[in-house]
Amino acid sequence: MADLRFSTKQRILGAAEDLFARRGFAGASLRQVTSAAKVNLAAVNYHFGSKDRLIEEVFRRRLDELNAGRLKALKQALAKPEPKLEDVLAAFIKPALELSLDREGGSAFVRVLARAYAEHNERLRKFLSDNYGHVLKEFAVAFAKQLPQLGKEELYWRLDIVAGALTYAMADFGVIKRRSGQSEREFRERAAEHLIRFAAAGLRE
Amino acid sequence: MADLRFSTKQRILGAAEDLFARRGFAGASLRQVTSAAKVNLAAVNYHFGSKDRLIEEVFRRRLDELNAGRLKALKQALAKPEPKLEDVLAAFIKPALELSLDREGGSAFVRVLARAYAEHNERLRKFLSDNYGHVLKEFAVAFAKQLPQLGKEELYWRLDIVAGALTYAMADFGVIKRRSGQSEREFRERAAEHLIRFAAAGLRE
DNA sequence: CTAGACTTCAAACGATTGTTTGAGAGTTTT
DNA sequence: AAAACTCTCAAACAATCGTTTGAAGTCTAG
Repeated sequence: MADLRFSTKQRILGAAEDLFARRGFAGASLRQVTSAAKVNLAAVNYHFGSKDRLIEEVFRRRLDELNAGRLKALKQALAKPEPKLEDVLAAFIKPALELSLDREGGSAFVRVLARAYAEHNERLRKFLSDNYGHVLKEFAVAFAKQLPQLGKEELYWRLDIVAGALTYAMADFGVIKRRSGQSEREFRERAAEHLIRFAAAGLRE
Repeated sequence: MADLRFSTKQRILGAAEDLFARRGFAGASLRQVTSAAKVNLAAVNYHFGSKDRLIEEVFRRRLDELNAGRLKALKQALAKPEPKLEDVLAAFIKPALELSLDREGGSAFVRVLARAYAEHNERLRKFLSDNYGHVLKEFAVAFAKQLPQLGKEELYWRLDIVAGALTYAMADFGVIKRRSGQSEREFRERAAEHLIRFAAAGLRE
């Protein structure tokens, strides 16, 4: 950790991501973060303004890419002649699963995401909904088309639960080591299959 | 909150449960807890010794009953002529779901549980494994019998993921309001069915 | 080379944290 | 009625929290 080739800002983000994953947002202090990042304590407030804004930047750094990947995958899935529920789910899951299996901080971030879900933090929820709400909305539309038997309200809370359960599951995937003799690619593909089947069962009537 | 008919100890436990659910273990201070419970600040250390031990008692109060219910349900399920995977899952899920739909603090506790899963807290994990590990072990044996195609290692991490995802999902159920015209009992039964199908998909090969 | 902007630094700010103290009230036991 | 025990209380403890300050350092543009 705290690779000195990176800039102060990046080192702070990396250390914060790791510590937020391990101890939570309230549980990880700025002194622990700056110490792990090998930067001065005041650097956080200089570069980010406050701890809350640092938290937001930790999310933004990964979510911009993650949600772009999800939208691209969704577009491709919907371009198929007869897209299935499983295709929409794959578009949602695979980019996140890739992140969770990344060794360069991505796996820590997925655990941060899981925490955010569990936290139900008002300020954070608003930030996420403001910045990435449109992605969830596009997915919701696609899901609604696949699950016409569900009412709007019912669909929404089911998606919320499924997204939460998936996030939690993926947070754990980063920790799990694959079976020996199984390639990283194989492992990822099979994990994605499981999660998709898992989620489909939760969504279908 | 803080019903003065209850003892100091019970009021502290109730307030702590609620605040831990809403702000996390690190996020909720003892002053917030004692203030909500309408007791003196020093009462926590007098009755529980420390904040960590208070956290443990919050768990113990609910988990003793929850896990006893799970064990009893498991025994009944295994007494059937040909128990299925779904029966074992039901024994695990239904007592917890009942707790999550309870209005008297039970729903707050399930959210506390979800936090504990997301936290990955070492001290807490040890406490839970020390006190309730035997319950999970009995379920693991039952699951292993239902899923002989899975290796021991693979079964274990799958159970971990499924338990986590279920815990998260149930934490959300406490918040969801049932459809109008649907009785509490109906709602619970259908929710349990969904979760069981959901979990079965994650476990089966 | 120097002026000015950007970044880092040690030190301190007031507020809040978990915990301890010792006095006092209330209850039970002797 | 005295002694012993249980519980509550306000006050204080050192430690740590997020944040701010102003000086020192580093870099770049003129």
